[in-house]
Parts: sequence; C-alpha cells; structure tokens
Amino acid sequence: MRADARDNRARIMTAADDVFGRSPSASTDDVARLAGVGIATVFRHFPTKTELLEAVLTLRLERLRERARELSGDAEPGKAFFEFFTQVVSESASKLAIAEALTAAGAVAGAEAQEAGRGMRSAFNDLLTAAQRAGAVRTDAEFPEVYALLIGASRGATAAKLDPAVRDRMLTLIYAGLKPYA
Amino acid sequence: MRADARDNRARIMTAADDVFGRSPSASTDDVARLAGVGIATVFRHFPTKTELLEAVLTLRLERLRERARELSGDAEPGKAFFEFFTQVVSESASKLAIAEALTAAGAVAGAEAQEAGRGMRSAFNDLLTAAQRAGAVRTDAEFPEVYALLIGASRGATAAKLDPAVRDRMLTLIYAGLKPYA
Amino acid sequence: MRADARDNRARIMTAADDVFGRSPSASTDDVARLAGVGIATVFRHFPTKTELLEAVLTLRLERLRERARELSGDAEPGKAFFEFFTQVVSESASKLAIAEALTAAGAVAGAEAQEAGRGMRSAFNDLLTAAQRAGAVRTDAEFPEVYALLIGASRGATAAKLDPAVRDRMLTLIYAGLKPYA
Amino acid sequence: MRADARDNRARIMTAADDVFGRSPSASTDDVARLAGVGIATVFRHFPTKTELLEAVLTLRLERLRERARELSGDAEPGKAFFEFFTQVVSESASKLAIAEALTAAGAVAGAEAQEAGRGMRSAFNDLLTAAQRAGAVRTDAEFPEVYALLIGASRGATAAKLDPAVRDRMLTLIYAGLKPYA
DNA sequence: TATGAATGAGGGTTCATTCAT
DNA sequence: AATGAATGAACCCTCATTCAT
Repeated sequence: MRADARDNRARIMTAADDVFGRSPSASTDDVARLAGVGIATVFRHFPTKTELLEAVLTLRLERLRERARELSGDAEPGKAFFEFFTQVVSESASKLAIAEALTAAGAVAGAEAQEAGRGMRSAFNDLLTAAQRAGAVRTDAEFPEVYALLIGASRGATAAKLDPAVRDRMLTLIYAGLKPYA
Repeated sequence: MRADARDNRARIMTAADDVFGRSPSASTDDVARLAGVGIATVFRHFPTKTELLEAVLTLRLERLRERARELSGDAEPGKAFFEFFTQVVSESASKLAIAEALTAAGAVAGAEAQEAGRGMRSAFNDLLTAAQRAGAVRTDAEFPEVYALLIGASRGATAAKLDPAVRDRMLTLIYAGLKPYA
Repeated sequence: MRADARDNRARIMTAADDVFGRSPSASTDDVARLAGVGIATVFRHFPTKTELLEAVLTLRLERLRERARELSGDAEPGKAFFEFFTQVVSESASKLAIAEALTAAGAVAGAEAQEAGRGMRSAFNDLLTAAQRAGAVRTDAEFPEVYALLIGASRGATAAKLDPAVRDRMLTLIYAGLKPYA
Repeated sequence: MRADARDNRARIMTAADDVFGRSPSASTDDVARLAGVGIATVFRHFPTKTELLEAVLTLRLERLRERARELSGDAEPGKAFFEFFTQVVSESASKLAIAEALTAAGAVAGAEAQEAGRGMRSAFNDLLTAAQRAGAVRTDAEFPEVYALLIGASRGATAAKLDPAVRDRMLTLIYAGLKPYA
C-alpha cells in the first residue's frame, strides 16, 4: 500500500470514528467530507458502509483491549478493574460508537472485528479474575453477567445522556453489588 | 370515531409496536404492510412518522405505568419493586420499543408522550420509595440513579440479546447492590 | 334536488371561489373544510376536481356577463366600456380566479362553461361596439385584440400583484391606445 | 467542474427550460427523463426544485437582458424599444417560462435570479429612456407601468395562446397608447 | 344523501454504491 | 490511486378519487 493511501485510510478511520460517535445514522458523505477525501476514496478503502462501521468498531475494541492490558499488570487488581469499568462507561456517554462496539463485539460479521471483540473480552476477563483473586470482587459473579453489566451501564449512560453525577452514583450502586459480602 | 377507523388505528398501532420493536429504523411502509392497510391510512391516523413512533412509545409507557401502579398496592413492597424491575428488563430483551420508550421518556416532544413518561417515572418512584420504607432497598439510592440502572439494564439486555440466564444473574448483581448493607 | 343538497352545492361553490381565488393549486380538502362539508359531498356534487374548477369559472364568467349587460344600457357607452374594463382588471388583482376564467373562457371543456364564456365575450363585444359607435373607441380596433388586451391586463395585474397606482397608470396607457386619433 | 458534469448541467437546463416552458407544474422526473439523466443527477446539480426553477428563470432573464443591451446601441432608439417589446411578447406566447420570469423577476428568492432581474429591468429601462429622448415614446409614461404592460402583454399572449395576427394587432393598440400625442 | 375513512399513484429528496475522468 | 459525477431504489408525505357507514 502506498504511503498516501495509508494516510488516507487513517484519516477516514478517524473521521468515521468521530462522525459515527456522534450519530450512528450519519452518511458516508459526512465521513468523506470530514476526512477531506472524495467519497469514492472511502469506498475504495471500505467497499461497504458496513465494513467501514466494522473497522471503526474494531479500532474501538482494540483500544479498549489495550487499556485493559495496560491495567492488568497493576499492583491493585481491584482498583484496576473498577477503573477500567468506569472509564468505559464514562467514555460511552460521549461516544455512541463505544457502546455500539461493546454490543456488537459478539455479533459482528467481519473476522477482524470478531478477533478484536474476543481479545477485548478476554482482557476484561483477566481484569475481573485478578480482582476476584484479590478479594475485590465477589467470586460468584461470572464473566457473562459482569460483561452484560458493562454493556448495560454503557448503553444506559449513552442513551440517556446521563448527568455525570448521576452516572457516578449509578456506578456506585453497581459496584456495591459486585463487591464481596454484598 | 367510526368503528372501522378505530379498528384500523388499533391494527396500525399493533403493527408499529411489532415492527419498531424489532427495528426502530423500519419504514412506514413496513408498518402499513403488516397492518394490512394502505400507507396513506397510516398517515391519516398519524400525520408524521414521528407521531406514530411517539404513539407507540406512549402506549408502552402507559402499560408500564399501569403495571407499576398495580404493584404499588402490594403487601410486600420490596418484592413488588424487584418484580417490576425484572419484568421491564425481561420484556425489553425482546422489544426494542420498551428500551426506547424508557430512554425517550424524558426527551420526547409530544405532550401525551411526555405525560406518559412522567406518569411512568412517578409510579416507578412510588415503588422505589415504598421498597425503601420497607427496608428492602438501601435508602441512600436516589431515584435518578436507580432509573438510570433500569434503563441501562434494559438497553443492555436488548442490545446484546442476552441469554435469559445471564440476564437473571446480571439482575442478581444489580439487586445485590440495591439492597441495604450492601 | 333536495333543499339541503342545493344549499350544500352553493356553499361549496362559494368556498371554492374563495379558495381557488387565492391559490389555484389548493386542494379539494381545503374547499370542503371552508364549506363545512365532508370531502365526499364535494365529489358528489362535482365528480371531478376539474368540474369543480369549471363550475367556479362558469360562475365568474356569468357574473362578468351580468355586469357587462347591466352597463350595456348606459347612456354613455364610452364610460360604460372603460368602467367595465377597469373593474375587471381591478378585481383580477385580488382574485386569481377571474384572470383564469377570462383565459379559460374559450379553452374549457364543459358545455356550461363554454356557454358562459361565449355569453361573457358577447356582452363585452356589445360594450365595445357601442363605445365605438359613440366615438369613444377607435373603430379599427377589433374584438379579438381588445379582448386579448383585457386578458393581458388582468393577468399582468394578478401575477405581478401590481401596486394599484401603477395598475391605473398602466390602464391609462392602454386607454390612450384605444381612443380615436391615437 | 468536469466536462461531463458541465455537459449534463447544460442538458438539464435545456430540458428544464423546455419542460417548464410548457407546464410550470411539471415534475422533476419529467426534466430528468427529457435530459436523459437519472433524477438524482438533477438534484446533484440543483439541490431543490425551486433552485432549478430559479436557474431557468435566471437564464431567461439574462438572455432578455443581453438582447436589450444589444439593442440599446441602436441608431433608432424608438425602433429598438418596440422591437424588444415585440420580441419578448412573441416568444412568451410559446414559452411560459418567459412570462414567469418577467413576473418573478422581482419576487424571486435567489441572489442570482434577483440580480438577473434587476439587470434585465435596468436594460429595458435604458431602452425606454432612449426611446423617450428620441421622441418615440411619450415622456409621461414611467417605467413601472410600461413594465407592467410588458408583463401583461406577455402573460396575455401566453395564457390565451393568441393567434399571432391578433397578438400583433394587440401590440399595435398598446404601441398607439405609448406614442406621443396619444 | 352526507360523511369520514381508505387508497395508490406520484412528488420531492436522500443515500449507498458504481462509473468515468 | 483518487476523485467527483451519476444512479436508482427507497423514504416520507400529499392528494384526487372511491368505499363503507
């Protein structure tokens, strides 16, 4: 791939992340305009709008996976787990795409997106397990329901455009339910 | 209103609830086709697609309000509160429209929908307060964050098409956080 | 025809004259609403929108014919002719239907409308001939071009929403051309 | 602008001029079909039907302005004035769009169309003034009413689909009124 | 007879995708 | 490889006309 092509691809991804983060029903033209390229260029890189959306989701998932991995070496696994959870939900409030990405993580068609979803969930599972081992999260909580909670809290924050203070109190309630002896 | 018109209106509402319950971006044609009427008939009853959507949401909200009110006289307020919560989330899993209704409850333009939203939230607040008085829900949990939890759990269940067992375990975690001394 | 039916017919005609006088592209619903009847009643009386329009034109033409006939007995034929001309153009400025009627007078399909058109033109021709005999209008001006002038002045006044003062000065120019030795 | 785009734009304009010249209520589809392009292409060049109509009017007005300017250097200002007047009215008989353009010249929203309208009226005014200075047109006739006459004669000729001979005799009457000592 | 309801064809407009430069 | 232009299917909505009450 030529250098200018790689550049364009990156700019399209950035633009798409921004545009779809604001409004998932945005048009491909919007993306092209923000990226400063012609619309045909977008379709050259992503033959289908769906593929473009999947690429955005994949990027999001990979970033979340990275963050989870960074935190997984933390000395305080409980703090690491809750910090990750909080960050995801907080960002979801302003980035529709994150909540979409979390949801679609399992249902998406493309191979790359699936792999990214698996990786992200795996990293999140590591955080959870470590926190449980450290006694910071009750051990009878299994991964599927905790992940469902993460999705729910994210989508709830996104959809309702939640007041940050309310969002934090909601997280406090969730964390109370996740902690041992609760 | 004439009998046949009332019939058609009801059929359109039912069809719209079904169609938008599956996909909120469905077309008005889809609704008309499922209802078995011409598209102009839909527009005669609901001059705008927005008004049709709002009517569906309003109906949903009114049903939820009814259910909440029925439960509000229950002898065991704690049980009543959690039962309502569970029912809402369970149904949301198969009916997008419910989650949409919960979210839109405050943001919707139409007067009727707004009133229905207020009524539903008020009835849910009554359930919450009674449960708190009965010692079944911690008293430092205030309405906004509990409602946010309800929305989040509903949207999460909807979006992820959650396995029912997982959904129940997720609710268990949420309830653990809502109960006193948790 | 029953008495109530005759009443309704008259009310529909009045409403149509008003509505189409303002906007020739108005809908049949507008007419029905202003007339205070159901839309089906309009179509019972006038099976086609075209027929309704023709009825309105016919009425207009008949009124113009009446006015021309009233003036045809006037002691001063010249004054009568110019008065009629001025009245028609003045009213056209606020009633689109008049200009339409004049234009359509010859091109309309319905038998009644054709008859009304012939009657109106005939009465106008009488006014013209009398004025010419009285020496108030040049005798080499024949009916077709004088009628064309009437149509033109009417449509011009209508279309341009002419300032009344300008409209009068325009008529002065036209009359200067119509008078003998001019 | 690319060559093919410029070609298509020209073909759309030509088609629109033709179609709207026959019937101002024609559909955008009609224009596209006659132009031999897809309907979306029409909307790409003219985002709104109104803008397309205005473009057609603007073109007409500019052509009239050009013709007026060409004639304004004529050695016989009187002949030039009447020739322009006659040409406009003659063409209007077969091109609705010209009469529409004349009428809309002052009432149109778009900046270009307004400018074209001003330019055309200004050029016509020059012709008039020169003709008056040369003693070919009475000096007490001011621009507004002469312009109103032009509009009226055009619309009259258009609407009535006037026989050319009658049209010419109508113009003779009008010119008689415009000449001095009349 | 009068009415409101129902209808389908059509209108303007948008958008994902393909084509030509 | 990059671009702007072209496309047709689909969407929301309106209206003259027909049907059922």
